[in-house]
Amino acid sequence: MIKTSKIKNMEEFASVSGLSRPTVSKYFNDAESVRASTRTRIEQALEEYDYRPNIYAINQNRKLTKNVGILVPYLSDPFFAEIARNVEQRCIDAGFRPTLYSAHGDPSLEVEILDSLRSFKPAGVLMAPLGRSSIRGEIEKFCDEVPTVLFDSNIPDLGLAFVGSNNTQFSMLMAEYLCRTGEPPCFFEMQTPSNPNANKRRQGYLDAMLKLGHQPKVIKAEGDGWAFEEIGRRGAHEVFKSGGFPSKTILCSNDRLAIGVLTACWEEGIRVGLDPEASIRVAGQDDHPLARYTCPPLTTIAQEYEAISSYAVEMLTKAVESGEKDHESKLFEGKLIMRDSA
Amino acid sequence: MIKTSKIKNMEEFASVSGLSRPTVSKYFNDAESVRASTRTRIEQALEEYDYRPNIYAINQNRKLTKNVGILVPYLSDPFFAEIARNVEQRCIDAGFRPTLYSAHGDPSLEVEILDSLRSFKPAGVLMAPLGRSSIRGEIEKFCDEVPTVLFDSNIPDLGLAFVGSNNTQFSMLMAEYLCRTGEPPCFFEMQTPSNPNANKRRQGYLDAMLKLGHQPKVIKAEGDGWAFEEIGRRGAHEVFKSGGFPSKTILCSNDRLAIGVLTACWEEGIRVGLDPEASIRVAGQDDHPLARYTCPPLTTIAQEYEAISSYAVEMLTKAVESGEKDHESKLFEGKLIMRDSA
DNA sequence: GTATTATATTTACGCGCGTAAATACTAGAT
DNA sequence: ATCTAGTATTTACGCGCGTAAATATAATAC
Repeated sequence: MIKTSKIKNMEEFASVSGLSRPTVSKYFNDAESVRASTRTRIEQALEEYDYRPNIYAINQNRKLTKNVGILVPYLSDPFFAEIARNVEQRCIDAGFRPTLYSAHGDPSLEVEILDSLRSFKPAGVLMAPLGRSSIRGEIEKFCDEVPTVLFDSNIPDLGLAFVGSNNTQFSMLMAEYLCRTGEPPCFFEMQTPSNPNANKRRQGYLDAMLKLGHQPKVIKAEGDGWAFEEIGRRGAHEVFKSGGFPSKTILCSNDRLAIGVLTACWEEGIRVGLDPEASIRVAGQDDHPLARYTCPPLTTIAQEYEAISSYAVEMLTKAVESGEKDHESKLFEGKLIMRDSA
Repeated sequence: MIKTSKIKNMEEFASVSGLSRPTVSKYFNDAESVRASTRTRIEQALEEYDYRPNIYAINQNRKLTKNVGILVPYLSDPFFAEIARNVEQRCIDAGFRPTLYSAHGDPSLEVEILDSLRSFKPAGVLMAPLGRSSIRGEIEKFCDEVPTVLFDSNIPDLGLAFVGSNNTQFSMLMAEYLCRTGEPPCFFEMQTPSNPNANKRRQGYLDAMLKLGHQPKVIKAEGDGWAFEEIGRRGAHEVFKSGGFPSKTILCSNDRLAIGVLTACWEEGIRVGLDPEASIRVAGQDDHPLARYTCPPLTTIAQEYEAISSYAVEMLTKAVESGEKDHESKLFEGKLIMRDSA
């Protein structure tokens, strides 16, 4: 006789479980706030009658919802898909109701999402901004209205906190490794990077080269947007056409660019990797989910997905609960992932 | 003087725009339903006072919300990320408010999402079920309660409609191409495919081989879950260890498996592709966003992303508006994408 | 047994909006 | 100016719940 009659509101449910509505309401807001005997009565009734409080009525009346918005710049990028998955899970664990949004690489869409996020009345928002192309003013306004933690890509002094990677360290680490094991690398990046992390990475490369006494060489691929692989591929072809890379070692600004470079190398008939026949080494940064499966598998720097996600959610939870607004910034170091490409 | 004072509800907004609340309410439900002069008055007031109706109050009172749920099995798979992006956009164009969910490959999470989707009171749901591991009973119950269109992966007779690809045709098309241009292929798939499309594809392969008078050979890689690349890679290594593939041509059940096979080939020192030095051809199916960038670029069958998305949303819109419940099924053909791997 | 707490209940109000019915108004046509 | 149809307003109720205050009841202590 499970789920006999349909319960349509809390009033009805309270009466079938032999309690008053306010008591039931207390239970749903915090199951621990009612007596144990009451709790079991409600839970028994729940199994029998299948009732769920109307979230719209709840959210209308609560001063603070349990909603959390998660906004990433480009969900079709497996890197962001992965980190979003992590963040989402942490939010659920923390008792929130996360909703996922992607700006699909479009700054105006990003602003639109922020706007619809406002009417969503979230307790907080976790946002990886588009970066360079983000419309700072709009985001700033949003951060003033809604508790927001930025991750992955920073916008200085915005939001409650920023949690991301130490991108300078990423490139330094990789550059040092590459210098130690072969010809010092040149640096390959997009001409107009879509994201400030790229600048940090270039700087890390420059610093490392300076420190090690090598001449840095930065090569820029034309194009903007989020089709990194294609930009990397085309850019590499351009370079090959005009005399080739200035070094046998190419440190790419990110894995997706590196994937494009690998494709270009294949198309040029150039072997990549560590074995004697190979004439070029290629390295990336991010530990893209597919970096393990490129040919050759891509040497890269791994981001601390889990650490970043959990720290970001922790920051948000703390801020939401305490109401504090002091800006904090946390950077995680990357780990070198040695594979066959470099 | 823009956005002077904060408006907190429709009552206030109505008074500052010199209208009554019901009139303003009509406007927000359908801007065309009020006189042009009234419309412009409201819109002027909107620019000046920045007010947005409370979505929770709206959804509580409307019998039917404008919400649409989009549920995919695994968002970190760029294929699903792409199709989700498409579907999302179509929903917005159709005037809905889509929300994206991923089951992350976990059947119990899928059921949980359906459950939370219920309290979301969506006008409709677009769902790509997990497939094999989906809990049919739960999904069936859900489809009875909420207008649901299935896509990508079918569950017979469930939901308002199914929109997907003709997977049998996919494999037939590819098998025929491969037979025409070289040694007839063997078929490489997962032992326990996570999705019924795999069975259709195997059947298509078998049909094509039979039709062309060749002996079909199916090879199965151990493992389940959603780490297709790793399963493909490991499986291929196993095959190489035990004597190699029965054909120089390998038709993989999907692109992600193929990517793993390419990696294994690289690791074994086996050259893949069309050029004379290569000893093996590899083909995939799906036209994964990164298939163009593998080494060699992967020959595959392209799914009609846009067509599937727009048709699915169209089906849902029609069903929501008309209230009809006749089950319909629509399959799109795939197109051969010739690249260098086969 | 009574006093002391902790928890339930009752009562009552409010949230912001949809919506329906009756009425008042407006614009364009006669 | 008068009529008519299309709009706008007024009025009133309901949605399902949060929440606060006062009161009643149950659990625990003595």
